[in-house]
Amino acid sequence: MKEEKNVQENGAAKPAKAAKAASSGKAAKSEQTRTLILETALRLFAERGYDKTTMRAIAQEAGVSTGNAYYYFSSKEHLVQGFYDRIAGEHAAAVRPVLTDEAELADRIRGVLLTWLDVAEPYHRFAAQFFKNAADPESPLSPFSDESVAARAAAISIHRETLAGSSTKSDPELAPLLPELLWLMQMGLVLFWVYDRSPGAERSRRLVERTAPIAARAIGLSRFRVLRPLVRQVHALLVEFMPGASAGTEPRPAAAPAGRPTG
Amino acid sequence: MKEEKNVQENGAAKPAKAAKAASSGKAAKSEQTRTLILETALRLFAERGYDKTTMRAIAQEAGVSTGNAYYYFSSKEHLVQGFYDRIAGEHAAAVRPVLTDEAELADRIRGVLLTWLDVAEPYHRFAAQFFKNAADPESPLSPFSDESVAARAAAISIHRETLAGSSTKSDPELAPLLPELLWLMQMGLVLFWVYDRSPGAERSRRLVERTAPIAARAIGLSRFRVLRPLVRQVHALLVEFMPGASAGTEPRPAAAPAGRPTG
DNA sequence: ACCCCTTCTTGAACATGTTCAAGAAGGGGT
DNA sequence: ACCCCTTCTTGAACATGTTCAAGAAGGGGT
Repeated sequence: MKEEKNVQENGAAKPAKAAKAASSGKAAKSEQTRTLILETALRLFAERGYDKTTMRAIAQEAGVSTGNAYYYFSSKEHLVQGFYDRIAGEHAAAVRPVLTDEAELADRIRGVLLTWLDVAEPYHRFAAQFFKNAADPESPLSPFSDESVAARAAAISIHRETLAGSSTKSDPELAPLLPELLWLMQMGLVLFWVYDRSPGAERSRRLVERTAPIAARAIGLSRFRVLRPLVRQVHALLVEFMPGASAGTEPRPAAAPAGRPTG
Repeated sequence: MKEEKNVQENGAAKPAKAAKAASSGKAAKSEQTRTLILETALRLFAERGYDKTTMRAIAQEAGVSTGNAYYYFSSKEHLVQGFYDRIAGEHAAAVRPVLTDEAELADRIRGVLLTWLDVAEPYHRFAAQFFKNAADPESPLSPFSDESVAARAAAISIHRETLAGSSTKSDPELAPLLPELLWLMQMGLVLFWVYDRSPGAERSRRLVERTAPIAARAIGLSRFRVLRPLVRQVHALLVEFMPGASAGTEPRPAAAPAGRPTG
C-alpha cells in the first residue's frame, strides 16, 4: 500500500506554473479547484471526523470526480497537511498577547501552551482520529518529516521568542537549544492532548499548569554549580540529537539538510 | 470504519470455554486454529512487513478462510497484540544478566534499554510499519490502552527492579514513581527507535548511552536541597498524571480503574 | 439414533483508499 | 483556423480490510 516509487515533492502534482498563473492576474483555475477540495475536506473532517469522511464524499461535496481529488492531493493524508498549517498559523497569531504581556518565563510558557490548546480545541475529535497517521514515520504528516519543516520552524520560532522575552536567565551554553526543547515539550503535550478525553481537555490544561513552572524552574536552575555536570550532559545530548540544533538560531527554510534521517 | 458498537473484551471472540477445554486434556481445536493464525500472521509480518501482508494472505497461508481469521481476531491490529507480548517476554528474560551483574544505576538503565533494542531489532522494519496503529488512542495497540495493561505492568516491573537493585539513592518521596518514569523514558526511546533509520539502530543505541547517565544522575541529584522545590513539583505532577502512581508498587492486574481515561 | 444448541467455518459481498487509461480543455505557435 | 503539447478531469477498475448470511461440526441430553 505504501510504495517507495512515485514520491512527490510536496504531496501534490501541482505543476511549477503557479508563478506564471499568478502573474497572469486572476488566480489559476487549478488553484481554485485545489483550494475548493481542501476546504471541503477540512469541513467534512470537522463535521464527521477523519475516518468517516470518504474521499468519494469529499469529491462529491466539492463537485469534482474522485480521481480529480487525487490529482491535487496524492493521498487522503496529504489533505491533512493543510490542517497542520492552519493550526500553526492561528497559534502564531493568538499567542501575540501572551508574548507582549507576560514577563515571567513560567507564565509565558504556560500562556503559549494554553493558547495552543485553545486554538486546537475545535479540532480535538478530528485530531485524535488522524493522529495515527502523524505517528507513522513514513507519513508526510509526521512532525519530523520534511513536509512539516515549515510548521516546525514556525513553532520553534515562537518558543525562541518565549524564552528571549523573559527575565529568566539560563545556562548560556544551553540557551540556544532551549527553543527546540520547548518544542519537544509541546509535542509531548500534543500527544497527551490527543489521548485526553476529559471535557474541554481540562486534564491537558492542568498538565500545562503543572509543567510550565517546572520547565521554567529547571531552565533557571541550569546555571547552578551543582547542576553543571548534568547540564553539560544534557547539552551534549541535544547537540548530538536535535536536528540542526548546532546550526544557529535562524529557522531554516524549506529544504532539510542532507544525510541522516530526521529521527 | 471504526465504530463504537461491538467492542469485544479482548479483541477476539474466543468464548469463555477455554478453561473447560484445558481441563479436557488436549488443547481445544479452537485454540490450535487461533494459534496457527497468529503464528502465520507474525511470520508473514516479519517476512513482508505489516502493510504488505493482507488478511487474505494470512488466511490462505494458514489454510483457513478469510472470515475465519476474523472469527479469532477482530481486526488486523489485534494480530499485533501477540507481537507485543512476545517482545515484552523476551525482554524480561534477556534482561536478567544486567540486573544481576550491574551495580551502578546508570549501567543498569543503560543495560536494560540496550537489551530492549537488541530484542526488538529483528522486528525493526515490521515495527515501524504498524507503529502508526499503536499511536492511535482508539487502538488496542496503544501502550496506554486497557489491552496493553499486562505488557505495561511487566515493563514497569523491570524498571522497578532496575532502580531497587542499584546503590543510587533517590528522593524517598519520588522513589515509588520512578519506575513509571523510566517506563515513560523507554516509550520515548521506542518512539525514537521507530523513527531511527541508522544501520543497526546505532543512533538509538547512542541515545541510550547518552541518556542513561543523565537519568541516573538526575535521580541521584533529586535529594539535593537546591532541588527540593523542583522535586516537589515533579512529584505532584507525577502523582496527578501517572495512572495509578499513588496506588503503591504492585502492578495491577487486568481491569483498569474506572473513571478518567488513561491519558 | 436423534434433536438441539453452541461453536466454527465459509466465501461472497461490501466499503473505501487508490490507480489508471482515456479523453477534454487550454493555450501557444504558425 | 489548425496543430500539438501540457494540464485537468473523469469514472471504472483494483486492492484490501471487514461484515454477514448460511450452513457445517460438535457434543450433550434423551
